[in-house]
Amino acid sequence: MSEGAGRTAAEKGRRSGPDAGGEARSARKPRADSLRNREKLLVAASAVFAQGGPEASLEAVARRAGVGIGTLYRHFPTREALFLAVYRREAEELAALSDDLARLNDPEAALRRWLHAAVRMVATKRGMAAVLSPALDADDPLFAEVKTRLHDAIAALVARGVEAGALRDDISALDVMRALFGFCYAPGPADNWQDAALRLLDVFVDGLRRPPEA
Amino acid sequence: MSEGAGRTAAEKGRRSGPDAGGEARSARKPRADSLRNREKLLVAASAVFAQGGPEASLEAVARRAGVGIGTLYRHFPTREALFLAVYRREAEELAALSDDLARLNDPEAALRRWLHAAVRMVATKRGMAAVLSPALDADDPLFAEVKTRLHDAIAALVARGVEAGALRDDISALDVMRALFGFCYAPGPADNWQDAALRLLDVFVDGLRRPPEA
DNA sequence: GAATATGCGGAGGCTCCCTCCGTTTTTCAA
DNA sequence: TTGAAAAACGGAGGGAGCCTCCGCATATTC
Repeated sequence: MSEGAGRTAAEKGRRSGPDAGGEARSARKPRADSLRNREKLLVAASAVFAQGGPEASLEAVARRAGVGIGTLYRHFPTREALFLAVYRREAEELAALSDDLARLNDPEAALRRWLHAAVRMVATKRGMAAVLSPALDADDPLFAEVKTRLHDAIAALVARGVEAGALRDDISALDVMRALFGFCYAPGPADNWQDAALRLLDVFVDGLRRPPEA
Repeated sequence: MSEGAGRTAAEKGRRSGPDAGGEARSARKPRADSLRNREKLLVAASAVFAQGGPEASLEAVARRAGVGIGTLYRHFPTREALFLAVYRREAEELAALSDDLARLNDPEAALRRWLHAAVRMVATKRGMAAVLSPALDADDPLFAEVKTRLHDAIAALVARGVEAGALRDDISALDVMRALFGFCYAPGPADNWQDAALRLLDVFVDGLRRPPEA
C-alpha cells in the first residue's frame, strides 16, 4: 500500500454547499458573490469538461471561471459533486422523457426511443458520460438520486414492455442501463461513435424482444 | 490551450526496444541486465495493473520491479507500450480460440462462446480492458496488430454466421467488438460485473440473429 | 585488460490534487 | 451609518505522478 495516492477529499463527504438542506434557513442570506461564483464555476466546468473530458483539470476549471482553486473546492468538494451539479438537469430531462414515452402504445419502440434520446444527449454533452457512469456505482449517496431517476425511467419502460408481453423478463432495468452506458463509453474512432451506439442499441433491443417460441 | 499537460512521451514514438526489428542485428548482443530488467518490469506491471487498474502509477511499477523509473521508460516509452507488452499474449490466445471455434457447426454458438471467453479473460486479467479499449483507437500503430488480431477473430466468426444465414449482415465485426468492450467497460457494482456482461452479450447475440421474416 | 557501446537510476521540472489559513467582502444589528 | 462577526475568497504549499535528461556504472567486444 501507500502507493495509491490522492482521493482524500472524497472521504470528507460533502459539507452541504450554500444551497444544501433548506430547513431552519433563517440565519443569513447566502452571499451574493458566493452565488455568482458558483454559477461561474458551473459554466466553466461545463465548457472545460465538454472539451477535455471528465479527466480535465479542476484547476483549469477554476482558472477559466476566474476564481481561486479554493473556491472551487468549497463549492464542490469533489470532482463528482461538480459533475453532478453540471449535469443534473440532463438527467431530469431524460426522466421526463420516460414519462412521455410511457404513454406510447408500442413499449418496445418507447424503450428504443428513450435509449436513442439518451445517446443523443450524451453525444451533445459528452461529459455527461461522466455522470452516467458513476451513477451506476451508487456508493456515493450524492449520485443515488440521479441513479434512481434514470433507473426508474428505464424500469418503467421495461416493465410496460414485459407486461405487454413484448419484452423478455429476465433482463433488469439495471442491465439495460449498463448496456446503454457501455455503448456510450465504448471507445473507438470518435467520429462515428454516436452512430455505432445507436446501431448497437438497436441490436440489443432486438435481442430484448420476447422470442415468439418462448 | 496550454492547459492539457504531460503526454509528450507518446509523440516520441517507440524507439525500438531491445528486441525490435530483427534485421541487420549483427552489432552486439543485448545486455543481460537489460533483458532481466525488462522481465522484472513486465512481472511487476502485471501485478500492479491487475491490482490498481490501468491508471496505476508507473512509478509504483518501477518501485515494485526494483528498477529506476528511467529504466521503465526506456523499455516502455509509453504507458500503452507497457500494457501491450503485458497483455499481448492474452490477445493471441483469443485469436487462437477463434480459429478453433470457427470449426463448429453452429456459427451463432461459436460467436457466443468466443465472446464469453473474451469476457472471462478480461475478468481474470482485469487490466486487459486497458488494452482492449485503446485497441479500438488504432491511431497508435503499436496497437494496430492487436486490434487487427481481435478484429479478424471476430470477423471470421461473424462472416461464417452471415454466410450460413444465421446472423444479420448489417453489423460489422467492429460493432461487435465495440459491444464487447462496452459491456466489459460498463461500470457498476464490481461484484457481478462479469455476470452482467455475459447476460448482456447473450441478449446482444440474440439481437444479432437474423430475423426469420427478413 | 582496455575501449566503448549500452543500460541504469534518480534528480528535476512540470502539472495536478487537495488542504489550510490569512485576507477580503458581505450581511446584519445597533 | 457603522462596525463586528460570519462567510467566502484565493492561493501558497505539501504530496504524488509524469516524463526527460544525463552523469555514472557495467556488459560486451577486441
